Amino acid sequence: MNLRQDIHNSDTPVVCQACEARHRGVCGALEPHQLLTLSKHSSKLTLEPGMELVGDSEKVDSYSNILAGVVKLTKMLSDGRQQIVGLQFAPDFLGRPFRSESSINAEAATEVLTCTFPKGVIDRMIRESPGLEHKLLQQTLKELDEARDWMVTLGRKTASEKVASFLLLIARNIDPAAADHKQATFDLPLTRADIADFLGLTIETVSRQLTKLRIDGVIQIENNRHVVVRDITRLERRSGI
Amino acid sequence: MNLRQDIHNSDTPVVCQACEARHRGVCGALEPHQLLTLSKHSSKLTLEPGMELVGDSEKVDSYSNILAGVVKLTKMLSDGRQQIVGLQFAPDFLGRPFRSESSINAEAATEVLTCTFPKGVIDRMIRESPGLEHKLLQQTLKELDEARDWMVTLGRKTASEKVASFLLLIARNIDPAAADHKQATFDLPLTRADIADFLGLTIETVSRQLTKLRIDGVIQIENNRHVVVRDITRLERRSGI
DNA sequence: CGCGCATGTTGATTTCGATCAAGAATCGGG
DNA sequence: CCCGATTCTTGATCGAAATCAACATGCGCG
Repeated sequence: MNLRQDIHNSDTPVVCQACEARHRGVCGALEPHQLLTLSKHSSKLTLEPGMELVGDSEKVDSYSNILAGVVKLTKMLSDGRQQIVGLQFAPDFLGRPFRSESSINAEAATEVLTCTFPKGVIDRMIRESPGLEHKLLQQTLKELDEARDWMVTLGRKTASEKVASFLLLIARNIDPAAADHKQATFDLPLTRADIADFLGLTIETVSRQLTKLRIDGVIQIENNRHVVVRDITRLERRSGI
Repeated sequence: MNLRQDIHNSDTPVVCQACEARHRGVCGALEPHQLLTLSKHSSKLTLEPGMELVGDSEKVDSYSNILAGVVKLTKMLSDGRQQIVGLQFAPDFLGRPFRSESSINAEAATEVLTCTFPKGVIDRMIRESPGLEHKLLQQTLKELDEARDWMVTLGRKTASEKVASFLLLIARNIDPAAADHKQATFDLPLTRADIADFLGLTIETVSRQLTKLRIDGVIQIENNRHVVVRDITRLERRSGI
């Protein structure tokens, strides 16, 4: 007897069977026949760092699941000052339902792999399946929580606390084992310029604070991008909680 | 013949008939019989400035519609530094679905009037009516957009641009006619200390920037709280768009 | 009405992070 | 492997906002 209904049942389209978005992403809310419809209209894309997924105030006609890599969401002032207002990791859903234009720019920070679908197909499924809308609400609430946490960092933390907070954020997303163990190892998905735009600082200040953390023995840095955190609690103590 | 189905039909509970939340708020998604159930469990509350609606990490067992006044959402670091991460105006919905604890503090900034219901009743209705979940998703997306706009202000604007941006935000929410006309008049719903916590500044800096705007003739201030903006476009030009 | 406390303003000084300015390390491509 | 371009680091100086301090104003209340 088959007590355990396997989530990878035979009705599931082949392209979806091994996909992370089916487990933790929005596709988990879809019926096999909906997945089939969707998979017929979906395409997997690979994007190099710097490539745009959603242009500022462009007409948005597609949604994506992020399958790998890191996407940065940015906003710009008219004189060119820029702020990163969110980072998205696999298996996040990327796109703004119910509105055809976006005031936000989405750009690959690393190499990014996406599963992309036309807006119309998803919008129709949202109307048909409350479960999908529920998943979207949950993801949106999660993003809102993250945005508000980050507002505290932007508004009230010092430069050194900001950099420590950023490293923790990345560690927890890229090396989830970090939460349990005392140490974490990862490649920074952002350049110093991106980190500065995320933290509301300049490149120089980011660099100086990273150097300080290195000299104080809190982190090790190899080849600019590779970071080892020996003792996460030390980093946490510097993040201003 | 009655072509126009009056939204204020006779099935609507008396307490809801004149309520703003039925038009622009979440209650607009409910059927008359649901409104009736809800109204039986709801109570109207008046809160004085400074009173808490949701305590940080307290168990949240109710939701509210804000019927009048301004509510501030705050977060604090362990050493007492505080950041306001959102302002809510009528007819916003206040509460965090799907989670019993909140890491946020909600406090009346002005005198506030709410319509408050037990969490369980709403949670059940969310499961029953996709329309309600849809409204919640829309409000959450709106709050996310606002949070991200504010992140740019916190991270990349100067003190003087921050204060101008704040005045515009208030003008647009308290005196919506402001959008059309060139001028706006309103009472500031926040103290200088609150404004500072919203902008990531100190009280003194907020005060100085307000004085500067006053001396430059962009605004007039009476009794500390009452503000007149003669020419909104001048304020916009100082807000760093 | 005026007393006392909250709240807000203004001034002097300090400090943190920005800006300006060289260099150093790293990476990709022939 | 070396060259040039990018990206990153480090140092010197500057400036905006914080801090420290004193005073002013408005407001509730006896």
